[in-house]
Amino acid sequence: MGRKPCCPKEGLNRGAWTAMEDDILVSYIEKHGEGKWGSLPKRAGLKRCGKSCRLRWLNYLRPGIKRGNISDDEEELIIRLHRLLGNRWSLIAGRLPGRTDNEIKNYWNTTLCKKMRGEVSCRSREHQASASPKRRPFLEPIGTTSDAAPEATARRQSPEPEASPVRTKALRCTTRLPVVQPAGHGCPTKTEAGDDHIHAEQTGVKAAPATEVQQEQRDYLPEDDLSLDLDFDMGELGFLSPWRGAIADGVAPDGQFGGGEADLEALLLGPGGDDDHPLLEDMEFAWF
DNA sequence: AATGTGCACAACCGCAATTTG
DNA sequence: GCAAATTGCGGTTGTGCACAT
Repeated sequence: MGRKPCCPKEGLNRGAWTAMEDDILVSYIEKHGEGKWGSLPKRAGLKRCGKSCRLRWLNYLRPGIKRGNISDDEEELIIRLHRLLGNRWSLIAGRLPGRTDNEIKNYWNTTLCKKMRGEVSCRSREHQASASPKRRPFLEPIGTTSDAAPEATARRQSPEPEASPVRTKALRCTTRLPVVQPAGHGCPTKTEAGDDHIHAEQTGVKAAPATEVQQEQRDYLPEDDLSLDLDFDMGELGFLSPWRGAIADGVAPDGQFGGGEADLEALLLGPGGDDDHPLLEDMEFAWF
């Protein structure tokens, strides 16, 4: 009974990777490319689980990984994206070139969590509720509660109404959005001036294909371009039927959609997220 | 100097989604 | 259409380091 382990545990190395293991993995991937993680350890001669190899490569060895020194701009973007997306670390990481979901998750849990809670340590808070003096429970992501069973906290489907990041699965949508920063905030984007509209690509739905120019913009973004390049599932955002076709065309039904962050937040948060947002007035939402 | 405590981060685990045969 | 395999993700844990006592 029970779940089959992804790989046999016996005879496998665990814990920290050695430099030699790293070398083996890197040289193997450089030679044969990524993928086939299940059989990679055997073919490469590593005594590691395939998942472990994949994780090591993606989070540490992959070229272009930035480590440490998260800039103010990046930090701000993480905070804003987390507000919008919740603990969708891979999505957030996708907007931060060179950063991994694991790093952002760790950074959030250790550093930003404190800031967001007014310098009260997440772990201290957890300690109050935990029998273990050392191990903290986890931070409560926006839209989750801490009193539920652990298995229930994973992939929670009904977030709290307040600032709830929406999650489900449905249509896939790749959308580029310029981040329109309030005055005084960092993170300028090359598209913000005169290009304050949404570029949308959708697959799986009737959608206007990206123009060549738009595709070119996607392909040649500089490394430090921190503009939002949303790549999310429409239904995951609790997408709203009145908007579907309009988003594909890059405009709201009334032609007002600006692609600005406020509009994006209104879109993401939906009813109750920003009741005062003009785009939400008289809008009838349908969840699917 | 020894010990305790908190923090940061790498790594692991289990589940769900996706792909493949 | 189905089952198995693979991949991806988010939550959780283990461990080493820094600092305080």
